[in-house]
Amino acid sequence: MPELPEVETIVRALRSGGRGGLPILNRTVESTEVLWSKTLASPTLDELHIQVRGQIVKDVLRRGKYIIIQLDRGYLLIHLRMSGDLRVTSAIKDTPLPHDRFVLRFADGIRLIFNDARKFGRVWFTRDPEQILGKLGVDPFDPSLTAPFLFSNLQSKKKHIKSLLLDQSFLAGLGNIYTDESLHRAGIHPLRLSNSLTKPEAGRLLQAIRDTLEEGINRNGASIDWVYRGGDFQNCFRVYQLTGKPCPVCGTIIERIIAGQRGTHFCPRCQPKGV
DNA sequence: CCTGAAACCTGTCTGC
DNA sequence: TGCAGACAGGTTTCAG
Repeated sequence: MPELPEVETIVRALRSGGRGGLPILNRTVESTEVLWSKTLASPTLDELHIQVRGQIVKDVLRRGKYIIIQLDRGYLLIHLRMSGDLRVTSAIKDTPLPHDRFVLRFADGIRLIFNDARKFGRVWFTRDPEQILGKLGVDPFDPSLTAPFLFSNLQSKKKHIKSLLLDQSFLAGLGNIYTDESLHRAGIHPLRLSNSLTKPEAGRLLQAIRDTLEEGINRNGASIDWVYRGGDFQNCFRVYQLTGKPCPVCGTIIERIIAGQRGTHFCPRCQPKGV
């Protein structure tokens, strides 16, 4: 499901409410429950219990697609992967759902519940988050990511641009939807080699990525299928899952190819293959 | 260093 | 109706 805008939407809801949920800031952890053992990546269940009990939620942050729940002494990290979602339930209205995998129960009875149909999502508790987050590349909104910096990074690699943008160690936060949408907005073919992009193209790409993500965040993410609800960015797609439909810019029929094992949508006219 | 395939999983949709 | 196959917002690991 979730790429940067969906994760950002969830993080904001955990900080200050939204999506029909309650904020979790300043609540005290009482206990944890693991309903699918693989969901807890580390430490062990016993160790987790000992470590987090009594700790207070100090902040909720995002890095790439990771949700960071900052406690007094340590961090809970959550990655939603393909089908994960988080909800906060009050003590009264607390109906368990199919696919609930992990529960953080607070002293006041409120629960943070991790639901994940496909079981790919993971939760970590660690004192040193960099151990897990350190491999991530720069965040798209990081001011240190300038057009010249992106250009030189693109030059240093020789990969299909679509695959490179999906590589979280290169840039942290883009997934399949926002990559396709950003490349269309920038007018760049998904199979162009990264080191073939010109300086102006790198500048356009950076702007397109930021504009696309910002629009996604403003619309609370994209709701597709049964997995994620609440956003409406799906109504603004230009190419994603629009195979056979006309490009909103030029009317050419949108094509679908496979790039880096992922379904990839583009306009052959707005995004020519030739340099 | 790069690509492609497979693995981890379940749910939904399409076509026969 | 039933069933097989394709496909899905992600990441890691391994072979070539």
